[in-house]
Amino acid sequence: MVRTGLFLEPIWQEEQGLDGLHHRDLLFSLGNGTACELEIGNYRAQQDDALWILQLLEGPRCEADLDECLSCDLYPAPLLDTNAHHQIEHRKSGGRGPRKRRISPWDPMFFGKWGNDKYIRRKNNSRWTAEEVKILVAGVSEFGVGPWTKLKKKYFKSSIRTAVNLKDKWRNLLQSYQGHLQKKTLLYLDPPLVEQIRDLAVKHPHPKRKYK
DNA sequence: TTAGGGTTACTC
DNA sequence: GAGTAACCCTAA
Repeated sequence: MVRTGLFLEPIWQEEQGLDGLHHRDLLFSLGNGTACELEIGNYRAQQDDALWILQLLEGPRCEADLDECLSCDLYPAPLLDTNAHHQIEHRKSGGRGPRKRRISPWDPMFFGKWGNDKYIRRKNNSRWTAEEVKILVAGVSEFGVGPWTKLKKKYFKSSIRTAVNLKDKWRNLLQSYQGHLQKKTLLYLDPPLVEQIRDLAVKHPHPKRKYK
């Protein structure tokens, strides 16, 4: 993830819109002769992106080298490549490697040299370890299936795993281990742990379909 | 915030 | 191509 020559320089701009209301726009220069505009407000899905940029700009570095930001801990979540340990030799077959996601036009990357590429790497791409599964199982034992946010706060507080990740992983575990038919799984789990998953699957059956 | 369908990258 | 696993998307 190496990109050079991109600098973010914040320029706040107050403007009166056609609706008579004042809008606060944020422009930032990319240092390569181009400028991007980021309107604050009237966005939803891209809020994380906007917050990231704002945090960047209002942090200690008003003019920040993007490369440096991407490679340091200034804001680790959305852009760092956390896939490194995914490529270790112990990796088994199946599963996924680096994955891509649609790039948001709000994302500064959109204006970079990947501008023509609609995709960039996804956030985590990190495979679950047996140890993580063990912790997840412990969490489900305590909280049951559903309160993933509580589980996240208690057991995965400093982890990259989100509540949704936990939910998805549990669903995958059930798909792999529910019932007595042993499917081919790519992550080896100790038999007692597998038994525990099966017990919990019985104790906390997966909720019924929400729709359809 | 959560459930569940969908998508995608990967291995066999 | 099938199966797996991680992540995305969105209704509720």
